[in-house]
Amino acid sequence: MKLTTKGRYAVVAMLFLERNSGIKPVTLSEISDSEGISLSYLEQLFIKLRRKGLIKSVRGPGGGYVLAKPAAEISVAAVMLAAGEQFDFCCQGNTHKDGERCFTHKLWDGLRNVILKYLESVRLNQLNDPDLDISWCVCIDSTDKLSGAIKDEH
Amino acid sequence: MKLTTKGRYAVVAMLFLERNSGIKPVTLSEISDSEGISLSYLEQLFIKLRRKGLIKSVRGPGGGYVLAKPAAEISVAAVMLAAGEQFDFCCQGNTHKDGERCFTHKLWDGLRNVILKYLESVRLNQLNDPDLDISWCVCIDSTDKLSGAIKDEH
DNA sequence: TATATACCCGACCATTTTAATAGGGTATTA
DNA sequence: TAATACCCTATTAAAATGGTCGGGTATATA
Repeated sequence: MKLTTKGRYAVVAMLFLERNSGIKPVTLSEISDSEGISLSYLEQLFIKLRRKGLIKSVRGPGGGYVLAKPAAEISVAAVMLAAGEQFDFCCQGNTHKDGERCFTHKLWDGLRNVILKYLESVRLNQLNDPDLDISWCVCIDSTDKLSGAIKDEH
Repeated sequence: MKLTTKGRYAVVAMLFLERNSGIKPVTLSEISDSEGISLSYLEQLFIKLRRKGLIKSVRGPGGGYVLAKPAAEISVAAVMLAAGEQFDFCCQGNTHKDGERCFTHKLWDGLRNVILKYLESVRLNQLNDPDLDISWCVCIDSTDKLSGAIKDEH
């Protein structure tokens, strides 16, 4: 069970954007230099983030990217899903034998819920605050469903 | 973010072991035939499970494997960790530039906690019960640490 | 004791996935 | 009008995974 760099780079880049949100938009070159992520790779990533409405682009000289909304309104889950990180654990691409029950289906489904709920509860502004403790998990019961935006991705 | 077959096969095989726990031990051939998992691959897997004390082997004709303890005492987390499934999301193999703070470290660490806590809360006997709802997550606060066995794996 | 059954073990290979590159564009503003 | 910066597709190299292969060793029954 591993994270792909897609999701990790997306979070790292978004955090950089927040920390450097000043007068000028942040260019991809700056992020590439600071975080050691390939420029072309960043470009591919930022297209997705922009299309999901998480960032805004400013073209022309002096242009770059800025967050589209306050960091407190952007969850880690939203960033990772926008980047294309997958969270499907059950029966990946495999079909079951005719009508056979999948004993583990509910397990993986529950796992996905738990993960997304946690990532949804953490916002970008929390990560740039070294003193904040985010090692906990919110309570979840079966009636406490995921938010619409995240559920739609499924 | 994906599961490897290691973890999934381990859970599937352990469940099969539980469902077919009768007079005779279960042979790997039976599991291989029923679940469509390569025999050699199962052998490699079961060595690990045995060494972690989750199953017991019976050699000779009529031999096979049985659960080493009641299914209610075996968590999914224990099975997956025994199988070698990894749960490290932070800085995988990458070192940071000198002394630089890792802003996302706590995030991935918290994610790991949440995942393991959930998998630890689900026991094998629950999975073979179709009516049980396991899509919830137990409450976790910072003082509620992981059990020793699982923590040691880290 | 012989032999069938079943577990044990290390090395190896093929496929898939991922991470990253390359290169050619288009829009915008100083 | 030229520099800057974003946009897009196709391709490739490396890593990880999933699985095979062949040769063992232990045990229990006949």
